[in-house]
Order: sequence, then C-alpha cells, then structure tokens
Amino acid sequence: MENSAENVRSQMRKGVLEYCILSILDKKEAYASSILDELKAANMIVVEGTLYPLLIRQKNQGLLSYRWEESTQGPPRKYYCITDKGRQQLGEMDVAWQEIVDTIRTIKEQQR
Amino acid sequence: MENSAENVRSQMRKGVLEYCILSILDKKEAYASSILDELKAANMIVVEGTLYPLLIRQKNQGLLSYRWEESTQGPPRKYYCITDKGRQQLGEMDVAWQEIVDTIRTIKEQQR
DNA sequence: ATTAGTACTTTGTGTTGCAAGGTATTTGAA
DNA sequence: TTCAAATACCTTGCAACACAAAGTACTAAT
Repeated sequence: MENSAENVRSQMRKGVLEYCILSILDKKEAYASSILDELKAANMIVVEGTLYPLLIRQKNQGLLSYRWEESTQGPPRKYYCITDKGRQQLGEMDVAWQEIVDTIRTIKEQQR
Repeated sequence: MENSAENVRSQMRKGVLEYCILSILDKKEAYASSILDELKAANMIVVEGTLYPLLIRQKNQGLLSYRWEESTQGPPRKYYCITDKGRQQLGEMDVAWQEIVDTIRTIKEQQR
C-alpha cells in the first residue's frame, strides 16, 4: 500500500501489457525470458508471475501459438509466435491505444 | 466475453481512469454526473458503477474532498475538488503516463 | 398522486497484476 | 559423483478494479 509512485505505474500498466506482448511477438517469435528482457529494456517492468499466465491466456484465446526448442545452455525454451487472429487483435489494439492517447490529450488540453 | 473491440478498450481504460479523474478535477471542481459527461465527450466511456466507487476511493485516499451543493433542479450535488495531495499524485501520474507512452513507442519503433 | 428526470450508492462477478514459492533441466566446480 | 548456480517455466492465493444491475432519494411537472 506504500510506494505510491510504483503503484501508480503498476495501475497504468494494466490493460497495456497484452498490447506490449502482441507488439513484441509481431516482430519476431520469442520465449518468455527474452520477452521479459525486452519489456525491461523498454522500461515496462514486469515479473514472471504476471507474464506466464498472460502468455497462457493469449494462447488459449488463439492469439498465440508456441513450439518447444532446445537451448544450447539450460532447459528447453517455449517459443511463442503470433497467429493471424493475434494480428487482427493487435490491429484493434493499435486503434484503441491511439484513442486513449487522444482522450488524455483532449482532457489535458482544456486546461489552457 | 464477446465484443472483442469493446473489451480491448475496456482493458486499456484500466488504470488510466484515475488519471483522467484527477486531471479533470485539476481544472475545476465538478460533480459525478458532469464528470461522466466530460469523459464521454472525450471518448472515455464509463458507467456510474465505475465512477462512484472510484471517487470514493480517491476521497478516502485524501486525493479529493467534496462539499454538498443544492441544485436548482433535482437532488443536491456532491462537488468534488482536488486536494494538495491529489495534485502531488497527479504530478506522479503525468510522469508515469509519459513513460508508458514512450515505452509503447519504443517497442513499436523497433519494428522498422 | 404519479411519473419522469436527476443524482448518488451498493452488491456481486470476472479479470488481472503481483508476491511468493515450486518444478525441471543443464553446466561446472568441489 | 555430488552439489550449487543459472536458466526457464509454472502455480497458488490475494487484492484491486471495471462493470452490470439494482436500489435509494430528491425535485418538478403532469
């Protein structure tokens, strides 16, 4: 209940994470740990307990598929890949995201 | 579970709503129904059952205060007003929002 | 008196992010 | 050989939140 700055960020991440995952996988297939790294690099900090269930949800919705691949070091990796349905959903998310950005701008602009 | 386009929007709204409320009240005090109207005008559709608990939460956190005012037509109105603490939180949210916008841009830009 | 309009409130449900802990595989050092 | 470290994936329990739906209360006009 403390750390309001971090809590603010956590709240805002909600609903945007799915959009980030699909956007990342739209570029190229990836496995969970590498997705985590990319999110961290982009300043969107997420933990494993958030990402894994999310990937499983999106897979169950038919937005993603996956395949196992051996690794040269460490256990095998589950490579996720966006599907046609996932790409369609991503298109809707692009529109929705732009709308929200515009909405915030509209509300903010009236201040002047 | 249907209407994926609307569901996408609903998910993305999560976490941004508090930011919108504080931003609106940072301009001038307002009562719930008028806030609803402003959100609708800005394309951020919200229903009563979402807004009222949110206002109460923010009031309980000390981000807002309110006063009753008689209306010339209809029941009295609860006018909400942002507090110093609310303005401070709004400042943090401004930063958090800009970070998320940048994050999305970063992820998207690598596609080219 | 009754209805319509305005405004505020509450209850129950499903989704989601997260902390914390767990399982499994590989590699390299003791 | 065994044991620790690194990598990777998964699960459980909890709290927060948006929403649908239904409810309460006040006012004004019919």
